[in-house]
Amino acid sequence: MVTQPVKEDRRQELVRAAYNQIAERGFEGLRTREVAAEVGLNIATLHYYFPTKEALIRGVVEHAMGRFRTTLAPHGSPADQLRNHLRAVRKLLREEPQLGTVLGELNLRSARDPAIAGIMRQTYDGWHQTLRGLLRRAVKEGHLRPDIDSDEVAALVVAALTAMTLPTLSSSPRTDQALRQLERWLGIAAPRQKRSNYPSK
Amino acid sequence: MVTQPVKEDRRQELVRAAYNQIAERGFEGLRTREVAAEVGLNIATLHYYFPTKEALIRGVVEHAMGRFRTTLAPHGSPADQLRNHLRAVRKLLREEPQLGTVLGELNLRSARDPAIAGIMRQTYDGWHQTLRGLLRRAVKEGHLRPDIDSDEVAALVVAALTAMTLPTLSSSPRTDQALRQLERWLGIAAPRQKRSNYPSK
Amino acid sequence: MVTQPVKEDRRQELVRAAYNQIAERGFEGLRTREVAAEVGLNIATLHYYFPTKEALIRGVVEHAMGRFRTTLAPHGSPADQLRNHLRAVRKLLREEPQLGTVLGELNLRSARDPAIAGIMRQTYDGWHQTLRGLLRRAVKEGHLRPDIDSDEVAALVVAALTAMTLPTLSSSPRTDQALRQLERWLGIAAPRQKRSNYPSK
Amino acid sequence: MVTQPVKEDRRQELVRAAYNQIAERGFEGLRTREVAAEVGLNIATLHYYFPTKEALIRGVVEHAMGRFRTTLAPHGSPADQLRNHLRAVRKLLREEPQLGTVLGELNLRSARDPAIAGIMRQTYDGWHQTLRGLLRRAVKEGHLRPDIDSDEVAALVVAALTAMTLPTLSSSPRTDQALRQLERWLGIAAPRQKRSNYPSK
DNA sequence: AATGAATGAGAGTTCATTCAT
DNA sequence: AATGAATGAACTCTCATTCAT
Repeated sequence: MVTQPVKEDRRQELVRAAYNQIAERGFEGLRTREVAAEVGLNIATLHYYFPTKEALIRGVVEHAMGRFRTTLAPHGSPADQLRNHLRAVRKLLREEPQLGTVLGELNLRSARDPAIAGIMRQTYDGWHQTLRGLLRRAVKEGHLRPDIDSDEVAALVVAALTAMTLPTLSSSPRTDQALRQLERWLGIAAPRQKRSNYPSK
Repeated sequence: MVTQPVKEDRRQELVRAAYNQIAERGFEGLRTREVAAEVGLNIATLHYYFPTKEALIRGVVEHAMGRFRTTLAPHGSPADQLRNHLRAVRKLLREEPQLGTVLGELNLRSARDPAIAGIMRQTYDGWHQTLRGLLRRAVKEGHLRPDIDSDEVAALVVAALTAMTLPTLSSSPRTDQALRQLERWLGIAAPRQKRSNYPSK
Repeated sequence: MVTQPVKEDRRQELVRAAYNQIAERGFEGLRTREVAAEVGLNIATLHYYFPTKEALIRGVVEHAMGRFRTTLAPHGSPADQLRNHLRAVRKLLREEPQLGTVLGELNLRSARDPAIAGIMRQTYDGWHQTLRGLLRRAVKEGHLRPDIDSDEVAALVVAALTAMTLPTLSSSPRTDQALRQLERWLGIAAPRQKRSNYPSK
Repeated sequence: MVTQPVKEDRRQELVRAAYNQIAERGFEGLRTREVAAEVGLNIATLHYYFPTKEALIRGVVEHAMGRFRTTLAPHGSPADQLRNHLRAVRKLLREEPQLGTVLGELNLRSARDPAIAGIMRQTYDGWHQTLRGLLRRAVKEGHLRPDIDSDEVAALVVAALTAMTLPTLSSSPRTDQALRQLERWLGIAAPRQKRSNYPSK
């Protein structure tokens, strides 16, 4: 009853250390020895908790997707939820920049690793569907322009948020601009200065 | 007249082989021996052309950015150019899926490699500015809604197209959906189904 | 009580194996794989004890200088000590011919490797000073001719003994002759043949 | 009639370049490519003149021994010749420090390379015999103390001069001291200041 | 007489993994 | 639950040598 949690802690420590390593050096630079050292353990001990490097990576995948899912907890009206979601994602990525990198790495790795691909597709699918649902309800409740194809817009939102993940884009101020434009089009932008709401064509 | 091209050919062959390897296995799985073998050369010969692995990678970066730049060649009205550009990018990524992967890999690597970061930022900056210019002119010529902030929209386009790069997104039909939505918002969507509702120039 | 020595043993084994390799094939022919094999270890294990080849070499330098220092342990009158020292060196080099070669190799390498140069200069300086001290005291006690410049003679002794190190000289009987002549000039020669013409103390 | 000398020139250039390389980096660091480059030639061309690296090294051995032999050209009385010889060697080694290093390297290499060993032994034998001859005649003519064993003294001179070769010793002022002491013992020291000639025992 | 291109054989080093303790 | 020691396999890079031109 005490050992189990302790063991879980060690595992979590290792996963988190690996997560940080991937963020810092990519999969290319992920070294089990480094991970173990960061936790203050011998490599042999790492292998006690995770039989192979791959097992450790799977742990990281789940950890990363978990971090990400937190932004989807919904409260308020659909339009509010949408706005809040976009904000939550931006905030999360700003406050924990490693997450973006790791997500990018996982994204690329999923092309070669079906296990990762599965987990990620699942998460992205869930995300897409949640967004689509929000959009539909927002339209139905009159908070959003009716000419919107909720499926396509959901896809666009996912794409835009995902792109924020990549270093070249995320390090420039443009990503924020892109999201602002998106919000404006959707009509959920928080009123800034005197910039008018969109006048539909 | 023959010698120069021959040498250039070998170098190009090696770069292309490396490019393919990166697309297939990522930087993580890039092996100089494999690259050389794919061209039918000994590793020592690879090192004859590229003193180090890094030098080879720099060759790949330039090659990849070069492929990418081809989509920016402009003809016609700004609106046409925009439409054509989006299409060209989609087509390129569809026909040469490796490019997306390599771009993604480079993107991530640029976080750790200033040399790559420099080249990529330059390319992306150029891209962004070209788009912004097109948008501005399209607005001025009345082909686009005037309420558009060309800077923000350019950023959104770049983000959306870039996201297409990532396996998880690019392998789903959603990316196309996202771009379609974008075109529709911009008012440059090509006729869908019954050549319906967009005002062609 | 057992673990520490065991580790030290492995390191020592590796150093000694490297020492032998250098004696046999010179730095030119020193191969870490060979060294490891001679101890019955995998190369990776060698790198477990010595991170780099250079680290191993530093180990060899210290080992060699250590062997050499043993000849400087002094007992008896200064004249006796001098005589014994010359003899000890000759004996050591005769019984462990590798030492001469390794010393020669280190000597040459010290021209390119400041770390080695430092260690060797230190040892040689100590040697020179010890000899000078012995000579001075021997003169003062009347065992040696008073017209001797102890500094210069010490230098000559060091030079002569060092030259014994080099294969071309050490393999001929001349080196012994040279030292005998030196002893005779100093007046510390041991009785040759019919216990003849030197004035014992 | 023109080609031969030209060819000889190229060969000499290569030998001299190799000689310098050995002096700078030792056999350990001798690279044929570097040698060729220093002469402004392609490696393939080096192999046109010297089929193998070993052949080039043999060229260096002969070159080095040649440089060395120049000090043995004798004029004047035996005592003068001796004095001049010692001086010539010191001067040569001071003015062309590479020679010492190369000699040292060759000395060590001769332990593993019979071909080199042969050439060197020959040269050293000649040297020893020349010195012995000079010493004998000097004694006979009354210029040297009669209690000298010319064989042993010759050996000592050779040893002392050879030791000058080694970096650790040659870089200190002691080597000169050693030779001065030797000259004083022999009684061929040039009168310096008011230092008396040796008072024989 | 000279070279560009190519290579086989290795060099030192790295790393995930194993195992006795 | 933890570790020191050990390893196989692989990696990038080097170098003397060859050969067609």
